[in-house]
Amino acid sequence: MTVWDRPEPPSRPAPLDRERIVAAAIALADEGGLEAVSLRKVAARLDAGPMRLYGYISTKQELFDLMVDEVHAEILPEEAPRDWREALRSHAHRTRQATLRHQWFADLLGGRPALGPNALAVTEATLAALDGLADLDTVMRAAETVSAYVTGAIRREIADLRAEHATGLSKRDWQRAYGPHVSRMLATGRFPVLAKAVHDGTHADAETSFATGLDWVLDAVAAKLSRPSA
Amino acid sequence: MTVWDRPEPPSRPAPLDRERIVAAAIALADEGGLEAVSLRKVAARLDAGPMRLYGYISTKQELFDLMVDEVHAEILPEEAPRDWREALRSHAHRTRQATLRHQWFADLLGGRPALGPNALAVTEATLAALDGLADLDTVMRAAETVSAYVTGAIRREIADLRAEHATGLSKRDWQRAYGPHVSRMLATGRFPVLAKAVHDGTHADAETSFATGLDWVLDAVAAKLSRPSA
DNA sequence: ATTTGGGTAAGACGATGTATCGCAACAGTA
DNA sequence: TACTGTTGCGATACATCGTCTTACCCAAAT
Repeated sequence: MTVWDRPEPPSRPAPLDRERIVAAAIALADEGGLEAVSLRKVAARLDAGPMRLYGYISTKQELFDLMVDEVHAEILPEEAPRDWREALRSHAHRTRQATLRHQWFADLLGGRPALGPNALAVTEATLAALDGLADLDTVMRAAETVSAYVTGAIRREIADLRAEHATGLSKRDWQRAYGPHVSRMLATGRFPVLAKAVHDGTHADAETSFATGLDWVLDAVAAKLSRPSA
Repeated sequence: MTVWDRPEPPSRPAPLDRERIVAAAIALADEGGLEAVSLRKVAARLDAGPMRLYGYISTKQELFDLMVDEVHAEILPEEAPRDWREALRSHAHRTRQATLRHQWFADLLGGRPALGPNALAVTEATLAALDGLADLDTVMRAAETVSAYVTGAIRREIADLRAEHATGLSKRDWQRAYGPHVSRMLATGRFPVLAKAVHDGTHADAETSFATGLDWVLDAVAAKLSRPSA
């Protein structure tokens, strides 16, 4: 094999930065879930050795933090909302949409304080929408209450979605497909109300359920905002 | 070392059942968090080889499911509540208390559908408290909305609590202790409302915040229950 | 031309979840 | 009592992981 056959060695290893690392990690997570993200695989996708990443992050957890903040960039509103309610509602829906695109995000959601620049910007936008409408404590409570609902609702939706998907893409026959287990438990008669609910319930689509619950919570917030001292 | 010094070998390996396995796993998790739970360590605590566990569970995830259901046993109400509101409220507080005792529970909360017997019993109790107060759809929405709030609020509380604890048991000087990072970000002036909130906010204790947000959500539910068709 | 230093790759280490394999002790039968 | 079949357990093995340590290579500085 002559020199001519051999390619020149790359003058420099491909340049690297956090942006590219995070992008690679997110791509892996989108394809195979959080557990598909290993430092080795992220590095491999960038034609680098695993240890190279430690120049940019010092722990895998930090990589997750960066991924979370990157998703917050997608959540960030692009235009000023008409009013506080519209601001909170659209923030909630953007969070949900982003999570549906990056389902692994649900595993991290609420797991640790989000202090990255994009996450702070999202919080800022929310607080700004509420600023001046009530005393500070009420505003904070409002933001946190809505945020808690959003976190919990999205987590459940993703959990259910995965459960459905795990039974082999069964469309809507949750009760029967989700294992004989639930059916058997319900048949014991120990959970009469639950059984009735599963049997008679109209299984509204996830988006509607989310939006309805959100509206309820927003109603509650509205009630408190109108009388600030309550 | 004579024969007399050596104990007789156990005639039979110590008996095992899921209850003991789950108890050992929970003990490990209580001490060192979820990541301290490995099948090897659980087995070691029961004087067994790791593979022995596979007779009782077929995957680590199943062990987590059992642990989750065991916590639901602690959440299960012991006495009939006075009214639906008291039922939901005390359920929420019991969930919070159980999570404070088993902080790893926050990591699993809402992560996958809880279908164990105790979890189903908890759901049944909740639905029973609401049964008949509105049409089924409204009742379901009420239960799910409150549950979502509880999940999200508890997750955030635990996340904050860990962050505090990680800075070296700092009492209340979150802003300064939680790294110069936040202070620096706030000092940029890009987050004026947030900065004001952090600076001026009265940091109410976690239980009060939880209870207040919960009351708001319960108010919203009450409003919908009174006019079932809304 | 020589040295120095930062950053990278290679290898190693201990730990993990789980599959496979072989044995040892019991139950039942002759 | 001797034998055999079965069941369940332990030991071992394997691939993978996050991270540490070590040694090198290449470029800039002297």
